[in-house]
Amino acid sequence: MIDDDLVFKALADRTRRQLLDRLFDRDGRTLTELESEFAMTRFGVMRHLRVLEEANLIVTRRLGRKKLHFLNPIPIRLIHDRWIDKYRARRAKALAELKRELEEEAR
Amino acid sequence: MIDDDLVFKALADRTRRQLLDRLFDRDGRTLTELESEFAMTRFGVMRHLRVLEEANLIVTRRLGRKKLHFLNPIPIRLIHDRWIDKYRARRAKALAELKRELEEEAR
DNA sequence: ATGATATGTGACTAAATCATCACCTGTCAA
DNA sequence: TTGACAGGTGATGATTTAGTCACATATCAT
Repeated sequence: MIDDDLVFKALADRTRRQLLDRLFDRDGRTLTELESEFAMTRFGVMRHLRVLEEANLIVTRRLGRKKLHFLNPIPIRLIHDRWIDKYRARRAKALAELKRELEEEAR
Repeated sequence: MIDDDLVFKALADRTRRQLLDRLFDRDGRTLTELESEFAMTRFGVMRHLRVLEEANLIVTRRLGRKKLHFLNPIPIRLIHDRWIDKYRARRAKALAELKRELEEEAR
């Protein structure tokens, strides 16, 4: 079950978005591995991971004393579908790509 | 310019998401029109609209003493692109559709 | 077995956020 | 021109949230 409020509240924090970035880059990381990349205590990172898990943005699997974290793309897709219909999708995609190109050019 | 933090903070509030829903349903509404659909004071709704506008999730156009509000799909598209690559997009889309079908069936 | 490793919990403080209020400015229609 | 309408501002109180801490449990390697 996907709860709107949990998903969006989870995404509202910068640290949690960065955690998703890390997992997008490579899945299956442990808490300790993730924690080492942040200037925050382990407890802070753990709390954030828990919020992400409760929002179903990540799923976990235990492996011995380790806990592996994986990105779940479904809630993100649902956000997209909520406010972008088929017509808009094409236009939004084209504009987003244009935006990226312009920003690359500006460097 | 699109600021991550503004976008996600804007989306974190349920009222603001409902405002986007209204505009997704039909663009070009005025403040007064939107306000009448919420159990909140006009000031509250106005404040939320302002947050959405600052996050670039809506764009506005003045027409006399009226201010028309339009949905901007680009930030939503960028959220999608941030955590869903081409491979995942197909899978996430299929799963999201499956999820919707199952929920319809459950009725 | 035992020390090191990996993850987990409840309580506390500081900071951010929501909703409301009284009051203000600009535009329209007759 | 005048009254009604549409939108706008800054300050305030109540609620929520982020980050930290001391302390706890479970698993591994030797």
